[in-house]
Amino acid sequence: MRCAPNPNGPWHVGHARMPAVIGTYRERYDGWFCVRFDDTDPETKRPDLEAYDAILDDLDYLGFEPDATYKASDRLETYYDHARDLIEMGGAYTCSCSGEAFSELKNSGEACPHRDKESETVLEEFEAMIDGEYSSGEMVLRVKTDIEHKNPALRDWVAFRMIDTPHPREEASEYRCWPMLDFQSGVDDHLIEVTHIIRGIDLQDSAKRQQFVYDYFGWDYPEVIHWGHVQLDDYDVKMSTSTISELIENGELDGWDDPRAPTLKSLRRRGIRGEAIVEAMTGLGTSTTDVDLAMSSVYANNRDLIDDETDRRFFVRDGNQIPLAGEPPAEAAPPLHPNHEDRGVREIPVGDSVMLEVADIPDAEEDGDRRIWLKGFGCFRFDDGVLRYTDDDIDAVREGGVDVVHWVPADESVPVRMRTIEGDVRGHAEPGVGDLEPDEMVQFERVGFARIDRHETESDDGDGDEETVAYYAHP
RNA sequence: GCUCCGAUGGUGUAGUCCGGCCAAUCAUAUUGCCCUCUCACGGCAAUGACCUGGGUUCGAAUCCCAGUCGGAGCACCA
Repeated sequence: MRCAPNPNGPWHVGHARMPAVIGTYRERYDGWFCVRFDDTDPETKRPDLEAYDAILDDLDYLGFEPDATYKASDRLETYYDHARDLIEMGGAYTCSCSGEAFSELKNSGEACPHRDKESETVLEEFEAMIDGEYSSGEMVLRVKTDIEHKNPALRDWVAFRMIDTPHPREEASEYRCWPMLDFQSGVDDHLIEVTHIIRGIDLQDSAKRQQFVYDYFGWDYPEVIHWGHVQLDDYDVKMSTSTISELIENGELDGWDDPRAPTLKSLRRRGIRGEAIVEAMTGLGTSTTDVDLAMSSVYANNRDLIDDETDRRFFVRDGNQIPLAGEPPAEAAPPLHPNHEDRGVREIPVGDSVMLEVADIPDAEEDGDRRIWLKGFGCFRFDDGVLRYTDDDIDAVREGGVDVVHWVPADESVPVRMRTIEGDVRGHAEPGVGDLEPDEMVQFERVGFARIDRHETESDDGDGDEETVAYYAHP
């Protein structure tokens, strides 16, 4: 099987579907798959030189290594050779009709005057195309199909055209005569011995077009499956390479790994494993209808993968500082993981005030007993803006009525900027978070999973304040 | 306009080829309960779907026809 990307940028989440499915099939059926960059349009779909490696990198993130990698722009001579053979068989002709003129003839099922040229003439003109003697739009090579075919989309389609703009790859920059996808891909699929093709419904007619070439050469066409488009919920940004690219260009996104971008680089930075994406993608199947991928299913898969090994921490978003009263212990010691006491505890020095999330502060208007349990620490009653230690034991929680909340010490907490799909959230995390290694995953209790990205020193005011940057993964 | 394709709960999917074992599977989501010093993990339960109308048949999610809705192609893009 093959994955045939157009190297015009790093992959968005939807691109993961192809490698996810064919990679999984490869494992299941002891198959083979390659990546073939179909980079045969140096102009309107101009390849981005960095995208080749970016895509292979994304593939690696998903957990796959292709058995082979090709670039169509390395294989022009092969396509030329096959075109020559086709011409000799009378299966193609050079045509200098304008696009509009041909389109009109085609739609009325009429052949153009170039169709009946001698193959010697065609060959000569095609060699001239290869030599770059025409400029863009002057001459094309058409495959002779059936000019009266009931589906107008299949009538005498273009196989090669002239492009004046040089290909960005130096190795291919001298070529001016470029094959169209249907010719290039059709020939390659046979030569590379692809047995099964999966492609989008936008290419539904490709197999039928290419069948004409296969018939001329006497080849058997691979099995084809067409699938619909994938959409993601949860994102404001449209899943389209060009849209994302524009947003990055004009500064609305920080880059391909901005958490607000629906890209693989972004998911990776948020600490979501490639495997979680692959599972969600294979679960979509291969139906021809358009499908909506719920990000929650990616998250559920990821949670399954990381929950057990991810330690717990406290992180208070937009906290309010509240003084403590009474005689609470000087230190709290909640476990790193509730299901793994052997991993030990986090020792959190408390000080004389804490920060709580606004939503967790007991409402003075209500008639409750206004007690809350600071998780891993103890029970307090909220009164007159002060949390007074009650010395109740945990039975107070078990009996009900006392909520357990997360908190951080006001003095020794670590400022955190957490980047999410919806934008940045600021707050404070417990002291130990400042010492975590970048790339480590944490679960901020009652908030969600996040990946520690880096520890920054704010240089603006020069006071050396540290800020930890985390990327939010999911609940 | 011409030509293709498709339609199962909020989402995805199994079942459709070869009609009965389907008052429809599994996952996710949502809700509730249990567990729990997390709104995590785990356990239990509930909610919720065969596009519509005809036809064939003892019997239709499954076969046929029509309609509706949705998608795609008719590029010198991929």
